[in-house]
Amino acid sequence: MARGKVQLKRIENSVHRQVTFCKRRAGLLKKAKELSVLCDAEIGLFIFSAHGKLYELATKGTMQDLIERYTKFTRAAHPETSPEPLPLDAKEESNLLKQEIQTLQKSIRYLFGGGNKTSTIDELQVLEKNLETWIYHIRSMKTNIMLQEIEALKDKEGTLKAANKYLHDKIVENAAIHNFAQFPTDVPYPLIIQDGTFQHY
Amino acid sequence: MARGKVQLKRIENSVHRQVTFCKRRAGLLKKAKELSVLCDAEIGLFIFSAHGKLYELATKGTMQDLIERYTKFTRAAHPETSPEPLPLDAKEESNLLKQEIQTLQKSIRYLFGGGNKTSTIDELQVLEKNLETWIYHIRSMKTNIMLQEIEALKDKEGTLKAANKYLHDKIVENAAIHNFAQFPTDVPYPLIIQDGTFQHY
DNA sequence: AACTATTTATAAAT
DNA sequence: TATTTATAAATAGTT
Repeated sequence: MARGKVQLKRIENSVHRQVTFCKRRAGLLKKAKELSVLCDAEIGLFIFSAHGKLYELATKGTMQDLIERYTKFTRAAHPETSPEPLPLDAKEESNLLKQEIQTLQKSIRYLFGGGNKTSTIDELQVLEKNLETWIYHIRSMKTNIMLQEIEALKDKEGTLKAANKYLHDKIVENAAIHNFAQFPTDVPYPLIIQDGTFQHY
Repeated sequence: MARGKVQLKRIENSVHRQVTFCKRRAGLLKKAKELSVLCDAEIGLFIFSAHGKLYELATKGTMQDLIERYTKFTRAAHPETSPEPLPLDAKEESNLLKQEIQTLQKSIRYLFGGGNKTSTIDELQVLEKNLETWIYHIRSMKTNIMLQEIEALKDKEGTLKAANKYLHDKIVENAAIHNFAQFPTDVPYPLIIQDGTFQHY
């Protein structure tokens, strides 16, 4: 930010890059801390340098605590993608599962009883997100079914039109042969229904 | 950084706080991305707002990948905590928990409409409506909790103001008796805090 | 949400 | 690597 605009691409000169890394890393950590203090936010930040060195900031508790909160949050937000058989170590896995159970139990309690006083805003946030996800899935399911139904109806329409034409032609033919009064050519109704197997979903 | 130096403490005015949060959050995320591009670093950053909303940035792969890398890194840095002797039945426990989760998920699915493989559009309609109702309840519950919190804070404010006035009066009284210089009458700070029992939900 | 007066961050120089 | 300096960028207060 000084004596030259910054180009948003990797700094090729390795000395410059290293210096900039130090300065900006310090700046970023400072900004993160400021944000957390000023606005009452909790922030987890970790930086791996190009050479694999780790710099980190956790504004509340330990980084592991924050990571847990993060994991809980995101995992709870995707109930349908949760079948994860990732090889976490057993302890970790056990904790995650316990958290999930608690969330699910809370959900059930909500659905049954309309509320219990020990819920935290976080948990409600998670639950709300879950519901939004589920509602989204249900809506797309509904849309799919409707699309299928529309296709089926179009098929049926085609069949009926063909049958109609066939019958109409046949009648005109007969009229000509038997010299009947002319058959009206503008009947707007299907005259037969070929089958009854179509089921309304 | 503008029209006024920043005090490094929580912004009390909630509107200011919210606005500042938005601006600085954006700034922080931008800076993080810049650092990662300019200096070839990998950065994981997540921010929980005071209301539990999550904002995140992972400059390479997913946040989970970065978290894994972080976890590995810190584990490696503390070799004494990593060969933690797990309870031997951890595996077993894990399986039990998984079963429990499946059961709970089934319950939820049942509550949500009895499994949706065979759902008709009508059933989905009902389900969707239910979800909307639930989400509505959850949102108002969230609001209630926040309102309660606000009430509690107002109470506390009242207590503090009363204490403040009492102390102030006492001091003025003393000044009169002992003929001290007049005590300034416009001290804007609470002088005592009665308790610390308020709990954040 | 847009503006602008300032502060803050920082690129380049030393 | 630290300090200085000129300038770019961020942003607090305002509209």
